[in-house]
Formats: sequence, structure tokens, C-alpha cells
Amino acid sequence: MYSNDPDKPFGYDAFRRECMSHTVLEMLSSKWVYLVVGALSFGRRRHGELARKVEGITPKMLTQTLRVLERDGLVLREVFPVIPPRVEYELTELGRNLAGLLNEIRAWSERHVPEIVEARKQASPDSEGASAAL
Amino acid sequence: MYSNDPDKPFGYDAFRRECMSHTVLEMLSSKWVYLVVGALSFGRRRHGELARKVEGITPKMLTQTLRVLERDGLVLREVFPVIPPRVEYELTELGRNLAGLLNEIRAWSERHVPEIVEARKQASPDSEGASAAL
DNA sequence: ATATATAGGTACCTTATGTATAGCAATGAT
DNA sequence: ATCATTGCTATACATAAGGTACCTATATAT
Repeated sequence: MYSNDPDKPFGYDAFRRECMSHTVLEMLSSKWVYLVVGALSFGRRRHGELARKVEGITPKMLTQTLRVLERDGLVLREVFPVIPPRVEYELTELGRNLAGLLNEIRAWSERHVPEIVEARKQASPDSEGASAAL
Repeated sequence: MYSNDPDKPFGYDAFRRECMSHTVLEMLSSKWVYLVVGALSFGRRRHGELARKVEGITPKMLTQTLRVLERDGLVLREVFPVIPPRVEYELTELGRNLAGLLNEIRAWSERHVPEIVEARKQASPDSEGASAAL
């Protein structure tokens, strides 16, 4: 239906532009998603706790990321009607399922820093215009 | 050194802003990285072959993505000095190692489309300003 | 002569991300 | 009584990333 790949004759295929799985992959393609899901995989947390754990995230990006995760059913948001406000976030079953994979990627990133830093050093002398950015 | 997390007293920690693993995670946070690495995990490919496999990617983004992957030691680029030009790309050992994890995420995206689409439908009526974007 | 294929490059515009600031509503300090 | 503080979010604005469209060079095919 979506796929013409013989390996998945009727399934979803992220390589196809119009496939819904493409939008899921797009949603996951954010360092903040990695880190916020990672932080939530330790357990239920408040907005401020997450902001402290995920260094460098601004309140705006944190709220925005949490809204997207909530919208896609990965995070549950619970509001306590008190002053000052108290809001707690928690991974859903689906979110915990995903967190396992995302944490593996995060761990991979940490494990392979030396090799990648080395590769970057080799590459930088000529600086072949890899857009200078990260 | 980088970490004050008791679980990794002297290692890298992507939650820390200044940690190099943070930049690695940032590099991986791109749907095009997922898809290009995924396409290369089938074997050595040319620019045009990749462009056909990864639907919707523009030549510019494909080249840019490949340059970043090459810079970080995940992809090898081989140029054949012929006319018309012939350039082939191939995953390195490190790249193949990563591809396993990225392909799992891609497979997860495909597997959980129905639940996520359902969650989005539930969320959309009130459209709580999850930035309207994906 | 015109068209096609290959691997890109460049100019431009739009969208996303980041920075900084302001808001609410009650509580505690001055 | 006034003012700052708190936790979470909203808004305005600046910047950087992503996307669109068009261009190059050469060889082969039509």
C-alpha cells in the first residue's frame, strides 16, 4: 500500500515521503526529544526538574517538546490545581518502549565520542564545507 | 570530569551542554541522517541511487548530510575521476555499528504508526498549541 | 543540435530554533 | 500594604537551519 519494497509489501516505509512513519521519524529527529525522553525514563518529573537535568534547554523548548510528546502519546501530563502551579510529566507505555531505543542511541553517542572527535580532527584541516555547522 | 552523575562518574554525559556527546547527539538528530544511513546499510551506493531511495530529499540536503557523515567518520566517499562523475558512498565500521541502532528506530517508527496517529487524532480537537508543526 | 544523465553548487525564502522578556495568582518578606 | 518570589507558560523578536528552484560541466544518446 505505502511500500513498494519487497521486504515490506504492505507495511509502512519511512523512505517514502508520504508515509506516516516518515512524520514519526521527523518527530523523533530532535536532540531535545532524545534528552527529555531520556530524563523522563528515570521516572515522573516536573517541568523545573527536567529543565535542570537537560542542561541548556530553554523553558520554551522544554514545553514545546513536552507538548509534541504528549500529542503523540509518549508522555502523560498531569496538572495539580495549586498555586504555584504543579505539573508532572510521565512516560506512557509507548514512551517507555521508545525510551529504551533512544537511550541506546544516547549511550552510543557517549561511547563513541573519541572516534568521532578524532574523525572530525582529520576532516577539519581542509574543511570541505560540511556546512561548518555541527 | 564531564559528568556529575553518580552512574557515570568520569564518562561523557549527553545531558551536559558542554559535553562532546551532546554534539554527537545533535548530529544524529536529523531525519535525513536516519534515512541516508538506513539506505547505505543496504550497501555501497551512488548519490543518485540514494536520492531515489530516500524520497523527498533534495540533492543539496543529500550532499550536506553525506558530508557531515563523512566528517564524523560514519561514511567513506570514493570519487572516480570519470565523465560523467561517479562517486560512491559506503558506511564505515563505525557507521555500520550505528546503522543497527538507527534502523531499529526507523522500524519502531513504522511499527507504531497506528498508535501515534490515534494519539494525534485524540489530541487535535483542542489543538493545544503543540506548535501546529510535526 | 537537442536532450539526458551525473554530482553537485548557489541564491533565495520560509520555517524552526533560540533569546529575552512578560504574565498569573497566591504566598512570604519588608 | 507593597513588593519580590515561585512554577509554568506565552509572547516578541533575532538567528540559524531547512527547503525550493535553478545552474554548472562533460559525455553519450537521439
